[in-house]
Amino acid sequence: MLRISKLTDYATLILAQLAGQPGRRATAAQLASETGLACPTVSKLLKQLHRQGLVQSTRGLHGGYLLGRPAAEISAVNILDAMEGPVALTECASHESHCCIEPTCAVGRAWRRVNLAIRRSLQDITLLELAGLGAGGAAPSALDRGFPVAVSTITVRGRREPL
Amino acid sequence: MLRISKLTDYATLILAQLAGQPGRRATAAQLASETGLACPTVSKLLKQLHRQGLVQSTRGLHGGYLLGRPAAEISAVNILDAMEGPVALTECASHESHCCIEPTCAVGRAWRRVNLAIRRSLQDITLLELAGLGAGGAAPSALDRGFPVAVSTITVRGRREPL
DNA sequence: GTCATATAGAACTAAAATAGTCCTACTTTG
DNA sequence: CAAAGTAGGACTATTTTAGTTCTATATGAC
Repeated sequence: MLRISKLTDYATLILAQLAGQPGRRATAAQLASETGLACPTVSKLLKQLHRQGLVQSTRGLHGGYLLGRPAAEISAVNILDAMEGPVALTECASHESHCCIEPTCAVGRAWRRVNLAIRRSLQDITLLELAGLGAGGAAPSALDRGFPVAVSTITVRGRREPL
Repeated sequence: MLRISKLTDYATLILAQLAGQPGRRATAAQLASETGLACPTVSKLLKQLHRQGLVQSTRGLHGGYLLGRPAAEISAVNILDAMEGPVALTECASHESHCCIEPTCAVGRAWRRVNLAIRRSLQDITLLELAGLGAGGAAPSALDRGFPVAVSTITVRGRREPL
């Protein structure tokens, strides 16, 4: 129902891979083979992650990529933002006439609140957890407190979520 | 960063409109003109909402649509699910070899948890609130407790979210 | 009974976003 | 200076999404 793009999912995979071997400098090709993704794709993603500051890069011979900061300090929001951009304000801002009928804008305001709630959830999830390396000792993230067990439906375009 | 499709947004608009005039039977054409959306589109959406049980319909002369149940009993998840489907399990279920490398699945599990957290947030938001008709008396929904004020970034494809 | 006014449902078309590839330039080290 | 890397942009193909149209069905008024 709410989707994360395939590329964002791939990016998470790559970051998780890097998180698993901290300090090691990996090339795009290595990460591609380790994750099973196509090399050009991995390369493209790493470039973008670099631009967004999530990974460090070294050029030239023996170059490669490194996590930009400890996995514990990278949250799901960071990844989402890096890959999909803060997107943000669209037409509504300029064409007031088109969307600012009373109920419409109320709806808009409400969605915004929904969004904040979601961001909040995502801020609590670190790459460490995403990578399945969660520090057992730390307090379980807010997410672990008993939810109503609804069927999961985030779908990463095409590939994931067995159920 | 997380997107809701335009049609889902439209659907919310339509439902909000219906919520604003409870008991009145509105035709697709009326709702179209009230919301400013194209008539065929509104019609299509209403059909789907009907199939999903969110609106009641009456055919024939003087027919039209009515909210399926009180606005207070329709949540954002209901709307999302109705419009975008529970989507759910994709390739990963069948092609285990492709996505069940260790870290991959860990990532999958984590996303699933994220998703549950999001659903939980959405369950608390009723159509009443989305329509801006929120009962002032009731306890403010979980969403109203002071969030870190991050920039909002749910984008309803193209049209909305001024900021 | 039949005509006007509605919804129901499916098929089709068009547009836009996503995903994926490729090519050229720049950097570093042996 | 050659080999092994990353940087970045342009381009193509695919998939989703959005939107329209057409046919069938139901209801009530005359």
